Amino acid sequence: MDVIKGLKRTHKCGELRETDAGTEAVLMGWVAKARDMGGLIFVDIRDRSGISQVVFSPENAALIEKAAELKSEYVIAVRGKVRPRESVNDKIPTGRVEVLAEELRILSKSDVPPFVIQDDVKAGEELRLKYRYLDLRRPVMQRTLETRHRITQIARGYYDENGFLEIETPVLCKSTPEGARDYLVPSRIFPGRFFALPQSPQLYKQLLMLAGMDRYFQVAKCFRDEDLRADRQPEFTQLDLEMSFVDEDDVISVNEGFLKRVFKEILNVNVQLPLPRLPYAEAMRRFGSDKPDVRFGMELVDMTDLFRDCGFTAFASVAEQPGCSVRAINAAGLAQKLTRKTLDGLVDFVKTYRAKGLAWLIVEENEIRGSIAKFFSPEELSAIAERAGAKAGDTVLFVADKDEVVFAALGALRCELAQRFGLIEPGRFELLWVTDFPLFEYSEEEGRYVAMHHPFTSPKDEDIPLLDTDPGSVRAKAYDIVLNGVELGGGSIRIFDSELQAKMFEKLGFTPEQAMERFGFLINAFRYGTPPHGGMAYGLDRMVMLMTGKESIRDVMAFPKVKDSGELMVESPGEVDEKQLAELGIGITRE
RNA sequence: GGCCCGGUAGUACAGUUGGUUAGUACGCCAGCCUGUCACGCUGGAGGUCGAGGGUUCGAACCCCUUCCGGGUCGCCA
Repeated sequence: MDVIKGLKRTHKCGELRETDAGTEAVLMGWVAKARDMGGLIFVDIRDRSGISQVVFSPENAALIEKAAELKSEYVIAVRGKVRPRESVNDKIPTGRVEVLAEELRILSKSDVPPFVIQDDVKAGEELRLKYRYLDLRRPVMQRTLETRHRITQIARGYYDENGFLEIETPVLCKSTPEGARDYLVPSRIFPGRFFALPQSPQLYKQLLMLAGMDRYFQVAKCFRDEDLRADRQPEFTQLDLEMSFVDEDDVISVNEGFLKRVFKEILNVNVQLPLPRLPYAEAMRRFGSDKPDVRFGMELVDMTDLFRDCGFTAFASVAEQPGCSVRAINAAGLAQKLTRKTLDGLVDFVKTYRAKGLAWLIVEENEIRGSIAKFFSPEELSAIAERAGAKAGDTVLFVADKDEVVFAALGALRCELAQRFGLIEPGRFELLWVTDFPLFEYSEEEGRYVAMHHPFTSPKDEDIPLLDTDPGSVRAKAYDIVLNGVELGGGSIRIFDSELQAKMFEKLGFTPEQAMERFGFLINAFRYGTPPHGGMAYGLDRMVMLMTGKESIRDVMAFPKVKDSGELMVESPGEVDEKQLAELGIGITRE
């Protein structure tokens, strides 16, 4: 193996251009490809910046003999003269020049890699994750992480310009009872007691506002011990911020400025401000979702009144019950594509959202037919089609159930149809705020109201009187930013009045003692002069995923975890010695 | 925790109403080749068909169990 001593890299592999012709260059990188023509040898050398072609000519016998040894992923240094190519390759930016090698050093050899390192990799994700350091050599992965870096740098710059201080908050925190499961961390000093990893820096950032920091920003690692999804990891990153002396509009406005900048700089997309705002109730009513994808139509239509006292008892009985409804979406122009087999598949699809079934009516020129047509007169069918806005060639899809089931099923169904039948224009970005979230949601499991956002979220000023009379209808000063049907982030104005906070804990079913035990430090802090404050946090991983067009959050994280929350490369989590456990005062019960 | 999908050379896949020697491509190895850039040509090696059990004269294929990965519902204040 050769040494690097005496050689200095002059260019990155992706940098050489025609204007460099005639100069001497020293490149260092990985062998992406070696093409031995029998006399000439071409070697593509790769680093993060790109690829250059190096040519070895047979005039130098010792050199070409050495070049013939090169294999994929060897790390080499090449010194030579830049010259124009005899035949250019316009597929790569460096394709008009090559380096005629005068010196070759093999800095590191490589075993045959388990998969070929190229963008259209054939390897499955499991293998890629096991050899993540090789996977990350692929240009597309390097570009993605570069974009991720640029987004965080834009955020840092933007919030800095707007008076935010980047302040770190602890990773070893205290377990909070509400919300997701915590990752717990034992401590040798305190046997039987545990730190918790933060689900978010929520309480600390509020305390920073109390501390007079005025505006705070952080690229914060967060942890939730819950099951994974394509867009959810147990360990993820938030762009987290908090502001003092503000109300909802102030937080929204400063963040719209950030979104405008990041979309312009990363994607050259011009975001029109102000962004649309959709109250939660309207989002649910029209899209069946609190994170609506507004890139396509098929909005939900309420048909409950049309089905009261109708001949179809399954719908009629639902239409009678409070909190239940019959709603539909009009799959405009899809009647041809929605074959009986496809519709049967969609029935199974809505059942995953606990809907009991899916009914349909197919509108034709002279007839309306379908699974429930026989229960209605032609006049009734016309009225239904008219309400749905359906014309010939459309299929109307119905779900009748509790509102939450109807919304979930139809909300998911419209997205499914849009995706399956290509109704979404590629490259389109639709940002909007969803506002006026309910302050509470009723938990069947716990038999009480729980905070929809978190227990420090402020109710709307005008809804405060409802706290005692009708807590379910109290709206919160909470807002989510939604991009293409994905929750990109969210936040709220916080309660800064200790009496209101006490009332909030009471409504959530905490005794004053319990509240004090869990959040005493915050309650106490509030006694010493609290500025009105609020903020929000973005899921950085999701933001990068959407802006780079990736399907999975794993593709924008350097070292993601897999379904069961382990990591394939280092094989974490791992077992620990009995001695370590003993020090922590922990015993493991094994089945 | 539930449901669905997948696991076959290094890699990606094909394979079967259960039947002789499990194929293809890329990669790898060897030889030839002085302008390639998805180089080309010739030849070659490489498989516990995820694991265990069962049914059968016979299992990659059918059944059961289990492991691994993915999607999703629950869950994710």
